[in-house]
Amino acid sequence: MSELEEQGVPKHLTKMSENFDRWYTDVIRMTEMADWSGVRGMMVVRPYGYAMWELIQRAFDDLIKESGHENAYFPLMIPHEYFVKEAEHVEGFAPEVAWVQYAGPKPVLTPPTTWTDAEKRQQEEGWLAQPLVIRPTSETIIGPVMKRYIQSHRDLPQLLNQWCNVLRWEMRTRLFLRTAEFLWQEGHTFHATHQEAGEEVLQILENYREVAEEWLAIPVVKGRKTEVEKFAGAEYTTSIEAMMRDGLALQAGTSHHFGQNFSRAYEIEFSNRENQRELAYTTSWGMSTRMIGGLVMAHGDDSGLVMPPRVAPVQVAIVPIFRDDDSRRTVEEFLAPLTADLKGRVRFKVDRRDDRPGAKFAHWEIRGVPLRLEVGPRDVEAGQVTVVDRLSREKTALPAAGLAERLTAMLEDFHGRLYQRALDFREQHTYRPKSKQELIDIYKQGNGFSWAPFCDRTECELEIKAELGVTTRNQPFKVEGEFGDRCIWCGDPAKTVVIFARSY
RNA sequence: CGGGCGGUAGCUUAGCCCGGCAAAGCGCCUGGUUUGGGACCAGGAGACCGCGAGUUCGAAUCUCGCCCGCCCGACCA
Repeated sequence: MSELEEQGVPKHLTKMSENFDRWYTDVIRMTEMADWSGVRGMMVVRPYGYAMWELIQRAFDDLIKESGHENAYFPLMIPHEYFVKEAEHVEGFAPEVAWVQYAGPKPVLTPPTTWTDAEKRQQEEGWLAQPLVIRPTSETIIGPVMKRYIQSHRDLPQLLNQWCNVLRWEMRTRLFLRTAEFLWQEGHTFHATHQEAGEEVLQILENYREVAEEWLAIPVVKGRKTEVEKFAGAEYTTSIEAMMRDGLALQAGTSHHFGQNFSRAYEIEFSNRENQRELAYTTSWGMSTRMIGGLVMAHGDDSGLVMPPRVAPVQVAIVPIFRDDDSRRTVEEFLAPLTADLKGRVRFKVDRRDDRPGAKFAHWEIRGVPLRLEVGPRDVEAGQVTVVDRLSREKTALPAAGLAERLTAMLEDFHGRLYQRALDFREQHTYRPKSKQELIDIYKQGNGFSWAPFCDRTECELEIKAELGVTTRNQPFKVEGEFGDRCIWCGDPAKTVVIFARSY
């Protein structure tokens, strides 16, 4: 028996070390987080996965409410006329938008084969004179609407957010990471000055960092995107970037400064203090269910998920162990006051399913539940419970008295160790190549982050992408140590330091 | 969107070349024995063979079209 098998590696889960992509898909489906739906590129988020999303939502929602943001809701469909107004934005999103061009009045019972003929279209009832776009993001509907509500500098700032779904017609899809439809939040804010909008962008980015690091235990790098990687229509884009356990980067949240680009296109004007008409300064920012994919890939191991406690739907799984009705009753009686005490303090589940303990252990292990409590006759006799840690796999006995406090502390500690492990992993896979050849060698052999000086020229960046399959992730705000003053690729004077990596 | 591969019971697949009773393991249900790391025995249910056309006396099997998924390349939260 190998070491891994002794530790209870799931029977049908592909090992992470053997095939990371396969492992990822296996884990998500075996843990019942999500599944494909039969609709191309669109997934079903199952209760265990959705519970994670709800916890992430709550964490972020609380943060932005604290700074005065309010939730609202805007339509799923955007009139074509609105959508096309900001040229750069349209160009960026056009390839992946879906259109609605037909609606009623006749029920569609058979595929409309004749509609391929453009001339016939116009004659048939139901073809929309003004086609609708299904939102890939909502700038182009929120702009024209907000224009009506913004007249004076007294109407600013407007700090809006909406939780919704969006649609992007993706060709290569993967559960949570890239699906045609996904859930996210999109914030849209309107300001009287360029500087205030800039502060907003950074504040939200800091909120994203907090969600990633303090809730999901995923260390991230905050920074600014290059011209090539920025959001279509933005003046600049900032992001948080995380490293997955295969060394690839994942963009986990973005925050954009639009300057006056969108307010110019949508005529969002206000009268300033000097009673002059001025265009508003706007921002937008988003974080999606992709975060859940990041959580899986940042912390998982050969045995499945490892859940960060603060967003774990189940933090403690309790497995009662008994031989017969008598010992069952004894264990339940022992458990009753304990679970009463735990209620409201930790998210726990007593697994009373009619199954063997070993099967239950495996069940909760692959789901990444941080702590597992085994409570059997031996424990009852000793007035204790046995707790097993998902990360270290250590088994320890805890006295029944003061259990809630003890578990709460262990969950906090678990979060810290998980974060540290992810951070250590990132450090071990972060490089500082000194030459073009070194950079090439890194990605010939493997993956990871490479910090390097860069000229910030589009041609140069595209060349690197074409030759190495590596893109710039961002230009970190905090750069430690010395870097050369020449671009690592072309040798021209460097303008910035960037992180290069392959990415999801 | 191009190149390659696949879709047969809830899941994983065999059968397909060479057309002729749809099969196995896991899972599920019932009963029994078990229960501190994925149990065992016995019985049972479960399939429009991805969808649609065609060839044929006969199609899971051959042909064409479509849909869905996976892998590899061009675009992306």
